[in-house]
This record gives sequence, structure tokens and C-alpha cells, in this order.
Amino acid sequence: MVNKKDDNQTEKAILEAADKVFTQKGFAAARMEDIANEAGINRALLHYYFRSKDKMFDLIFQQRVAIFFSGLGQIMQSEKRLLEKIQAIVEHEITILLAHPYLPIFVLQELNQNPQRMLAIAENAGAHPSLLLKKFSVEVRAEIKAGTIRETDPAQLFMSIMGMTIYPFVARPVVKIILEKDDAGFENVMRQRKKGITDFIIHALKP
Amino acid sequence: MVNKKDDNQTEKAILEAADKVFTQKGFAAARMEDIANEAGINRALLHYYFRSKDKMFDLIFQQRVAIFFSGLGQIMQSEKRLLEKIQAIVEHEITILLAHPYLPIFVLQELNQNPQRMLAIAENAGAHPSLLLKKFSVEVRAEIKAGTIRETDPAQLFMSIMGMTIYPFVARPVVKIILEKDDAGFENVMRQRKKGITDFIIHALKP
DNA sequence: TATTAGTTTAACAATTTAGTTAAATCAAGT
DNA sequence: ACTTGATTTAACTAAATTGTTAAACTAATA
Repeated sequence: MVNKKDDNQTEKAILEAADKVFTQKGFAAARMEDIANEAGINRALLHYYFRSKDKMFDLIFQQRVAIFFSGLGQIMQSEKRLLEKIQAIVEHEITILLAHPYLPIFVLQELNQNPQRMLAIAENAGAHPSLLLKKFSVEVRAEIKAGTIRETDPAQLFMSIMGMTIYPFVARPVVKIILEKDDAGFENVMRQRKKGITDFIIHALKP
Repeated sequence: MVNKKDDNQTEKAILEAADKVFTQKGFAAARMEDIANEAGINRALLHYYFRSKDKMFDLIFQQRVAIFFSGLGQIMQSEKRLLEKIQAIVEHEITILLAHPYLPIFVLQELNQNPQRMLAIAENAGAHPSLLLKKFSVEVRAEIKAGTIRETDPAQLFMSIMGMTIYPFVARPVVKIILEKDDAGFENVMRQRKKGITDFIIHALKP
């Protein structure tokens, strides 16, 4: 038997709305009614589908963290050479952030308020986050030994990569004003930035 | 006549408490009682000193934004050569962020929810934020023409500097886990990072 | 046509929170 | 001792918010 609005279309609409509202306002400032309005339904139906605000939030938050970190882990563990790997990271992250602009500030803000969530989710995912850097570090040291890049601390390099790619999205409203861009302009700058960051890092690592 | 707890010590305690609570939880999640407890007083006295939550928040927020941007503007407008200027920016920002670790995520989160606040504060400060980049851009182009640095987009460079310095603080809980550091260890890494970032940028800019 | 599941409406209870107030208390200075 | 202003206590109001519920409605389906 098929629903009035066929299939699970409503559930999807709710999840999308919840994502939008939670992401833009954060958990504390998000109102169930905001989500209902955004989804084009009413509060009663919200609780009919998802029992409580907390349950909805946990769902959304896990999804968002997954999006934020998923691809990254795979690329970090891949067999590419270091510079190619860095390029892949940068392009992947910026592509994702262009599609989900408010993702990082949301995730990071909620993690800051509740840092143990990070560990819980990581455990759930099966791998400890510190593994993320292990292989990367080995590769960096190998390239240094081979003389292909100059002496560099892997952890510092990793933070630089992440900072250069993610920060502009976190500081989006400030960046837009300083650069005098609208949303379209901002996104253009970020697309150019894919190549810009990679070049920048390649030059910085030259022996 | 002097107060029970002499002078304006209480007002100071309240402001410090409000700073701490607002900064860590954000406006929406911050409770007046949290602030009162943190200040070692009760809610009634809070309203006796500062009429409302909004008033308190506006006060704190303006102060925080000022700290976040103040020194930066002066350095950007100064007469240093480009590389020295970059070094000064990095050292200044990291020094401030070590003293106020939760400052950027707080400011950026609240700005994201309320972007027009940025313009209001900027107007209040008398200068449009876009001026921040003007002189810097001229200098970058001059150095490029002089052949002292390679072809570089000033805006992209600026975002890279800010990203490398500020992002680790925004992502502090994640960084701590990935690097397996406690607070002291994290701060050590950030102190080392002052020189690390500057070196990184200098190499990246070499013709 | 009767059934069924999704949906709306509207009212409700319970809780949390901001903000107010009056009275009591306390710690100084005069 | 008296006064004064800061502070606490404790109660309160008003509003917002989450969550629940019963009844009505609707659209597809059997």
C-alpha cells in the first residue's frame, strides 16, 4: 500500500528540513516548528515520524559528520603518491563544501560543545581518528628522505591543508564581506581555490 | 562609598562569566543561570547589573569581535614589507588564540547565524572590512612585479594565512583527537606552528 | 463503499527560561 | 547605632517550547 504523498517522500522532506534548520541554527537555536514549516508540514507529524528533537538531531548529526569525514579517510589511506594525495584531498573537500556550505561550522560548533561525541562517533565508525595521520606521516617522512620534499612536520602540514580548504567556508560571511562577493562570487573564488591551494602547497614543499 | 565586594569587582566577574558561558555555548544554549553560577552570584543580581540577556550578549559579542579583528587591521595597514607583515599576522593571531581558544568558533558561529551583525559592527568601527585587503593586495602585486615572490592572488593568499592560523583552533576537538594531544600538548603544537606557518608561506611564495 | 495510513487541527500538559519584585540580609562607612 | 547600597532569597509572571492526544479529514486502495 502506498502513502498519500507516495512512498517516504515526507520522511525525506523532514530530514532535509531538519538538516537545513539544524545546520544553520545549531541544535539549541533550532525550533521544531522551524523544521515543520521548512518541511511544509506541522509539528504533530514531526513527532509522528521522529519521536523527539534529540533523536532527530542525533540522526542528522551523524549523517553530517559522516559526510564531513567519509571521503577524507579513504583518500588518506589510498595508495596515491603524496602530492597527488594532497591534491585529491583538497579537491574532494572543496567539492563537498560547495555542496554543503554550512556543514563545517555546524559540525565543529556542536563538537566544541560536546567533544566526547567525536569519540563516540569514531568508535561507531570502527577506526580511531588518530589512524588518519599514521600512513600520511609515513609517506611524508619517506618523501623527505627521498629528497622530493623539504623537511616538514606531517601534522603541521595536515593542519595547513585542512585550514586552507575548510576555513574560508567556516568564515564565509566574513570572507564575503572582505572580498566584496555575493554567494555566486564566493563559490567562484572557492572553485579557483582548488588549484590555488594545491599549487601553493606544492611550492611550499619544494626542497 | 565603597561596595561590599570592593569597587566593580562583581561587574567584572559577571562579564568574565558571561564571556565564558556565551563563548562556550553560544547565545541560544547559554543560560542566565549558568552565567550566574559561573560568576558565583544569583540570577537576580545579573539583571540588577545588566538588564537582559540580549544586552549582555551584545556587549560581550562586540568585545569579542574587537579582540578577534583589532590587531589584524593595524598590522595589515602597517608599513612592514610583505613577508614581515605575514609573519606579524601569524604570530599575533596565534598569540591571541592561545589566550582565547574558543573565540573564533564563537564569533564565526554567531556571525553565520546573523551575518548583518558583521556589517553593523564594521560600520561602528568606522572602516569597511574590504579595506583590509586593499593595501595588502597592492603590496603583493608590487612584490610580484619586483620578482621577489611568484605570481599569487592576494585574496587567496590572505585566506590561506587565516586558514592555517585560525582553523586548528576552530577544529580544536578534532585536532586534539587526531594528534592525540591534551590541552597542553595542543597548545605546544600551536606555539611551534607560529614558525611553521611562516616558513611554509615563505617557501610557497618563492619565485 | 469501507478501510487504511498519512495528515491536519486544535487543544492540552509539562518544562524551561527570562525577567521582575519585595523582603530580608550583610558589610561596610558615618 | 544608623544608614546605605550590594546581595540573597524566594516567590512570582509571562512566554516559549517540546511533546502528546483525540478527533476530524483525505487520498489511495481493496
